[in-house]
Amino acid sequence: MDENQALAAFAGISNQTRLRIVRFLVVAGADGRSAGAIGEALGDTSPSRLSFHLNQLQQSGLIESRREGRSIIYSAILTALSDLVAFLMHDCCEGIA
Amino acid sequence: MDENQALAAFAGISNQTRLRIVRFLVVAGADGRSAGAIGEALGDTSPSRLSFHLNQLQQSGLIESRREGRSIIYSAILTALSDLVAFLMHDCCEGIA
DNA sequence: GCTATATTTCAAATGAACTTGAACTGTTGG
DNA sequence: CCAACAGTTCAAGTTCATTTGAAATATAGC
Repeated sequence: MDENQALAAFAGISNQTRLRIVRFLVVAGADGRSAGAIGEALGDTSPSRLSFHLNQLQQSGLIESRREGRSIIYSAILTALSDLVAFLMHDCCEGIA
Repeated sequence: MDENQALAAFAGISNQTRLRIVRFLVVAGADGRSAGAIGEALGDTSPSRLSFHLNQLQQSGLIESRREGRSIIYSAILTALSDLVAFLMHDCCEGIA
């Protein structure tokens, strides 16, 4: 993970809605959850707003999607998250933290 | 570390200039470095621009400052960084990553 | 006190991110 | 084929972040 990927990932989870999406998808596991299910879990959000944030997270490399019938299923990319933890520990914090 | 603190910290390091400042200060250690030294290390930055980012990082709880003569010395708050790593691993990623 | 150094603060301008609502695309079942 | 459902896309507006340059503050040494 290089600096740019780390910056994109940090920008991804520096927004409340997006951080909550990521947490929800991590809990959901490999099966993932449909956009609709994510919206329901988060509560107060419109379809287009949700779609915007899902797209942001996908751009930043933290989640991925697949179509399943009428739904689009999103899931967390766990390796990206573990790479981010590793970056924060080694490259950023010199293994001190 | 609660969600808001994590969000502030992620926003702090989601900017290239600020991520580099944090990395530089972590390497610098407990002694810290003056604003001037930080500006020199980063290269292309104006005093006011640097001051803006240093202030952002301070607001987000990742660095602290003290005056020493004419200089202001900044240093990384290592516990904040380790708390952030812990947040990413436990609260966000369920210890999976 | 005066001048130079180190840094911050402020206001204005720019640019990026986010929200909103309407229109659009793809998929299913009748 | 058509209606309903699940999501996305687009354009417009709003809000928030960042840069810029000038002016202000604090300290040190003469």
